[in-house]
Amino acid sequence: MTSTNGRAPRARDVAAAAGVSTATVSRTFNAPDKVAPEARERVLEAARRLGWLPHAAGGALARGRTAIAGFVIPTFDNEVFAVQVGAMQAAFAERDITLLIGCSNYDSDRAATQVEAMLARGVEALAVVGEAQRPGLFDFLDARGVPFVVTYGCRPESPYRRVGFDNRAAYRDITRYLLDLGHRNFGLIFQPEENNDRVAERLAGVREELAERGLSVRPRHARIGRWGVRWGRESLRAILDADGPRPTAIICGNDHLAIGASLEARAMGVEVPGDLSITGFDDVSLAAELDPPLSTTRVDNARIGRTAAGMLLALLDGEAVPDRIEVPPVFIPRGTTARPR
Amino acid sequence: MTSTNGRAPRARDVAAAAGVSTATVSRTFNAPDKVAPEARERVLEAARRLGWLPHAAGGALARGRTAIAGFVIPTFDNEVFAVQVGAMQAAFAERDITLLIGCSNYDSDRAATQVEAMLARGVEALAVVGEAQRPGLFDFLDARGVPFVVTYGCRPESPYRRVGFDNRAAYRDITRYLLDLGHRNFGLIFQPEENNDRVAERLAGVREELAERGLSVRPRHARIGRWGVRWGRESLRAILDADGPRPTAIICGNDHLAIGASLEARAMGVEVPGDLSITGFDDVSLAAELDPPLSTTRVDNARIGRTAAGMLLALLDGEAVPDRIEVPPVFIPRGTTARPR
DNA sequence: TTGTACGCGTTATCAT
DNA sequence: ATGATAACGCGTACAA
Repeated sequence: MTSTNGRAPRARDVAAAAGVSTATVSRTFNAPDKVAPEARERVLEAARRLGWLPHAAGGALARGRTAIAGFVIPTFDNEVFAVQVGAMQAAFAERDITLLIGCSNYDSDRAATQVEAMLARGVEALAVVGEAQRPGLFDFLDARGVPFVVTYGCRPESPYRRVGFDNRAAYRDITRYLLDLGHRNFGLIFQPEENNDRVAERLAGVREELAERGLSVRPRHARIGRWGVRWGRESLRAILDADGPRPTAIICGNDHLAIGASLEARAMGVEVPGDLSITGFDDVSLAAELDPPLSTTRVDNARIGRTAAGMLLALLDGEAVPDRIEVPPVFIPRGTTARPR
Repeated sequence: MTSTNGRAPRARDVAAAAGVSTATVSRTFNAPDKVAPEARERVLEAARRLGWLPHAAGGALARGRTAIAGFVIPTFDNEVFAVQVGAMQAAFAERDITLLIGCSNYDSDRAATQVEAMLARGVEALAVVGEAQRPGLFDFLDARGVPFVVTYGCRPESPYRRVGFDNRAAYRDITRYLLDLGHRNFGLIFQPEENNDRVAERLAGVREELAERGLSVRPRHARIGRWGVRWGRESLRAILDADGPRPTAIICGNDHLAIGASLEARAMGVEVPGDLSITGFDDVSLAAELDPPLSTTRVDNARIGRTAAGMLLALLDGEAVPDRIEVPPVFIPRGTTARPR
């Protein structure tokens, strides 16, 4: 089939097969109108027959462009980032840009290592989840002239270009909603705070909103620790088993925690939302299907991914780009929130 | 800070700053023992100060090695593949190999396009989920001498190197388990079959096992269509609302479908597992936490990802590698399966 | 329209 | 131990 057995064919192989020079081969693909139709045909035919694919490394060097972008996420194993990645990759693919994905496992040193690896690969633009990165990381990118965007977190005061939403405001909204329902006694179930600016912002949002009404969360009712459904279960049990008055509302750091809390409440014979209101965050696909369906906040992560890609593409094109694009989250009251008894 | 304002520094910048040639710069990083300690220090210092990262494209060309591997998955938005990707990336990272991830959206043409893009990027090894790929794709890889592995699906008769498990056998096991409990009347709720060899194999497994006992699934009790919790709900309702005898056991193509079916059963007042047994597949993190906890089959996807990477690394090292590595799934009976009434 | 020749950034060979 | 220099594969001025 191919005459370049066992190794990838080069442009010179195609050129030889088509009886032209490598320049004509290159032009056939990069400036077809500058090639005579017959020659073009021969080249295309030869390229197809040999299965030639122009080696990107050569092209990158010659053009001074790699057509690679990067995205550093905390973990693959979270619907939120998976959706952002998918949308971003699709958006970049339309411009024939390859997206390199790096995973930090919520470790800012690993994130920095990933960024370095990506820079070595010649990424022309970079997206990063959250701004809680190693000090100097963004300066380094600036110094190298690599445009970047922070996704998901979108603090109003952030000095970086960003797309996402204000986590603090989102959690103030949730808290206010519960306050307006009449709740005064709150519990918190959250994922770890380390290397996660979003979580810190969310907690701050709740506490600020409560403080404005002279309220606060009792330490034993604030469970900030692990990720996942099980931590939600364990935490709810610990909160309800604690001495003193029980909270009437539990604000969770994400849907998985809230689902855990909801399941545990049922297991403990605590009625949701009658005895206890619970809120999640993210509107995971399962949230609406549960019984009772979870009150939560929807974030359009596909839009965040697409928008981030769009901003980076615009920056690469030298266009003006706003410092901040908000993708507003929407609180969706469903079956796990109600007035306290 | 850096003296190469706005652009990435080159080896020659470092060489100039350290008062050596680029050869010494290169050696400092690739063969440090061949460089005098003082010179080495000067180079390291200059590199650090300038923030030099060797541009991978140049190195790839010079070395004839890109240190890039690829993994084509159907979708990001599935815990199963997310975990495989994470583990594979971690395994490759230990050898300083960058993993390029491509997403086909269950479209074999897109998968082929992704593979081409990866080959153009110079991937040295490739993993692909499932063997249901465009005809000739694997031959193309063979012709170019790019080693590849099929993950997840692992048919005994498959002609390709693979790591995963036998989907057909796994579903025969599930079916046999239910038959042994006394079930004779089955329903099926499955994700789409197109471009998904695993699903086809799973369905075949159920049907074979039933056929051996002279049983089959009534067409109206076989719902093969969409993905996700909602399809599970809709399908269960349709099955239970159909005329004629109701199934006593529902075999689902994955956990999400089973969770949907389980939720709908409860909503319809059908007792699980008393009136109806339900099985899932994958042992998603939520499965064990539900009420009742889902009977399902656990697959060690992290191991699949690690093993696939290991096989590819071994192949790159020219070592002998088995054609097939089985990562056996484990059926976990929990609360959604019981004897029929 | 086409081919020659150079350069992209790095590594590796070969002198020194 | 070190430096000049020639690849690597491609794109693109420039010349023809």
